[in-house]
Amino acid sequence: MSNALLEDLKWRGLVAQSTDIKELEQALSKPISLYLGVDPTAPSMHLGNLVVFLVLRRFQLAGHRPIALVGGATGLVGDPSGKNDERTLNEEIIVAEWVAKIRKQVEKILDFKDKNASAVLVNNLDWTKSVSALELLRDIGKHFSVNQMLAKDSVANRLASSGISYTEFSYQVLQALDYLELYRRNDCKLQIGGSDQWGNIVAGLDLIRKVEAGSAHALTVPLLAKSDGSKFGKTASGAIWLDESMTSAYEFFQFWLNSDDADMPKLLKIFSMKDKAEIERLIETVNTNPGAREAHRELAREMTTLIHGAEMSSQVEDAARALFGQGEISDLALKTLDSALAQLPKTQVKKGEPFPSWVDLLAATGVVDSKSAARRIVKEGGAYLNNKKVESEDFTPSKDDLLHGKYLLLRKGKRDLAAVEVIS
RNA sequence: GGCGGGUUGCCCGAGCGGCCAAUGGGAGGGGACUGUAAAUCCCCCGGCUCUGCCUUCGAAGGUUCAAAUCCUUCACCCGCCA
Repeated sequence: MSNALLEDLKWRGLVAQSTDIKELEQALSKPISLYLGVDPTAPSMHLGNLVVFLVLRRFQLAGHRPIALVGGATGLVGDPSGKNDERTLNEEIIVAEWVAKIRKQVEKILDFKDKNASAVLVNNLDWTKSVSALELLRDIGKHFSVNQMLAKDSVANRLASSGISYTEFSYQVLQALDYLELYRRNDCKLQIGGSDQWGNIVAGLDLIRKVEAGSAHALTVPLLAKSDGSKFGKTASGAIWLDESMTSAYEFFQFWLNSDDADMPKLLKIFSMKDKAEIERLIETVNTNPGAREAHRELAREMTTLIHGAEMSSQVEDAARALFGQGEISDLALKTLDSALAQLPKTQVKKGEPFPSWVDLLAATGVVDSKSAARRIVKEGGAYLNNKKVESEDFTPSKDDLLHGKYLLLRKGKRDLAAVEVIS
């Protein structure tokens, strides 16, 4: 017996570990409820989180009911998995804010209106906050063997290095409690997560077996690495976030467009909801006509549309096309320029006031970190004004340089753009 | 508790009184080549009011004309012995 969904997930390289695969196939032969948790450790999710949430979405599209758990409680404690050091705890209010933001992001990824398998969103703080320390110790703690807890990779690694606090040590108990809770109230039979979550998920399975004599399943998704082995989803400036204020829609689109060719097969399989045949066709285009970057573009569109909406997606694509176009930048219509530059980091200069120097402008827009860096980049011939190289350090733009009397387009290197806007 | 070793720039890691903003590697950035890719080659890589000045070598004091380098105290880590 096989299952189309599982087959597809395997083909995409999205299965790391699972409990008995035959039983899982069996269970998935009819619609089930499954859950995925994310802890609010930042104001936004990033691409790493997205991967697993897209797997949840794939389950939903296959007719299963997804439960997205935001860890308002576990986020207060800190998961030791994959962490070398104890984390500093965040304030409750902060975590609550992050929960709200992440909630909004989850709503973009899952369908909450699906008639048959509408998604559910829960916060583990709801059932955790009222549990007293004594209840936890007597009712839940009794089912945990410290020996087993110590043997978990996440704990063992920490014991071997920097040590672990009782707080983080207890994390797996809380996550296990979540699974039990969802098993009871939502008949949740499967938990998915990143492969670093295996230990925590299994802790939940054990608890369910002991308390409810029930059987549930686990499935983990591999943690991603790029083709060169480096960590995926990061750029020099840091992680790629889903929150527009942290990673602009423009940057988000560009991330996909600039991905390494060698990573495209992997990226398409992991992120795209397109079917196997279409993905294979796109991979083929990378081999036959890499310069066209059709696969990059398709994926950039699909992802940007998912996270930032169709309108924004085409807007940033148009912006990129205009800014990287072959034509004279000064030939662009004001309207095109307006919307294109809206996507870029910007600095403003008051009308009538003298322009800051070239170096000051570069630094002010943030394309370089400091004036020293600005000077360096100018000296190296990597600074451009309106797509023309400017190599003189003591150059100061004038109003003759303004595009439509309003903008300056600054560029560092090949693709790092920023704008200066004259305001009245 | 005793003895010994360590803490250096984004990371790893040299330096062990002046020639040190500090060798080397990685990451990162610019240029060339290309496709807003990869690989390769060249260059750069603390900040500033930039032929000079300022801030950095776990923290705070001290010795000295001069300290990342010596001394004292403190903090943390790692070995060996209890």
